[in-house]
Amino acid sequence: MMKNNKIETDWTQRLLQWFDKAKRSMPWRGENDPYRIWVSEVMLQQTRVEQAIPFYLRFIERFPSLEDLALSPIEDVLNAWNGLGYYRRGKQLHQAVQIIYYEHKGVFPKSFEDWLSLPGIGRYTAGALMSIALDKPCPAVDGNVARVISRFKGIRDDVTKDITKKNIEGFLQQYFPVDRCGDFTQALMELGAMMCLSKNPKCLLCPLTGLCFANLHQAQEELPVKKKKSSAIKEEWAVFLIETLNTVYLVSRKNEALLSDFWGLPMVYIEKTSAMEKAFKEKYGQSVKIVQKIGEMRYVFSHREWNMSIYQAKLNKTARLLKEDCTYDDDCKNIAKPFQKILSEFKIE
DNA sequence: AATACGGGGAA
DNA sequence: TTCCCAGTATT
Repeated sequence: MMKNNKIETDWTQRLLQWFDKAKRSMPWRGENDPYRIWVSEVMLQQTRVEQAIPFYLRFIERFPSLEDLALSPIEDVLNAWNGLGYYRRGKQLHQAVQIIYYEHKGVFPKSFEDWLSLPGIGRYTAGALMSIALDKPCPAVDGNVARVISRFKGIRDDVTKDITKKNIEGFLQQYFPVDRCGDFTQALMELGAMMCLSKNPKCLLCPLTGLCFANLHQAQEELPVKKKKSSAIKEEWAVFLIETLNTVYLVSRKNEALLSDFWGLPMVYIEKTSAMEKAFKEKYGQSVKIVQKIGEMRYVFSHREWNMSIYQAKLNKTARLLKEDCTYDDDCKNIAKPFQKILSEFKIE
């Protein structure tokens, strides 16, 4: 008899045929080295393809192999990551690569669970590496895939919830084409990026048109259901521009959660002048004298907004820079974006 | 189950 | 402005 899943497997064939024809060219497509696929997947976490490409190219040029990355200092890795955001990704990629290199003799994990146990690798990335790098039938549910499948199947559960994503994994698991696992995963994501857009999806051009619940029920705009994120919290900062011998005083953000391990300008919460000078002393162990306010700068993160007042200030004459501090011409030029913006705005090169 | 964690592009 | 992007770790 005709298998009753003819219609159901048909959608995967349509999807793959569309993918063969429409897929975009990307630097990591066609790569065999799991390390390079890995780098691309980590960079692409919460990051658009176009944004990641230049970083990927520079990163691979600088760290062509897993061994190159494992043997490099973390400062170099963060320097290559600077500007891409979510810097924990770079740090944890470096850690995980060192685990593979030093503890597993350079042998990549072979199972989903083994990938998952590495720092910086969650269910999505583990699935992506299993399917794309190792061609195993293992689902990888990112934002694209969640949107595509919630529309295709008419799933009205909140796709930001873990349980919903696991349900989608379970759904996909039964449709993996055994010989094209990596393409199947990539095709789902490509469809989400090219056709099944969040807003104004191109249903008329979609290879799944006619098979898709949302398309049949005109429910594209209602799906997927996701709870909205809380908005950014505003913070008022005083940022200090302290010139010493034509350079600028910088501090390490080693113990900060945000922009951790980068260098930045010293900063304290806005208060009265005397209170800020005191706060500076508490925080940095240096006596400072505020000269004048010289400008303002706004910097917006996804979860936080910095309103920065820029103060020209002078260190106490007898003060010596602590060893972990530095000036702009020292060897610590891995300066975080917001401070680069200030330094460039105020013409300090 | 929430929240922290970056930056950029699109409407 | 708001949303969202080839998410993960922590609380």
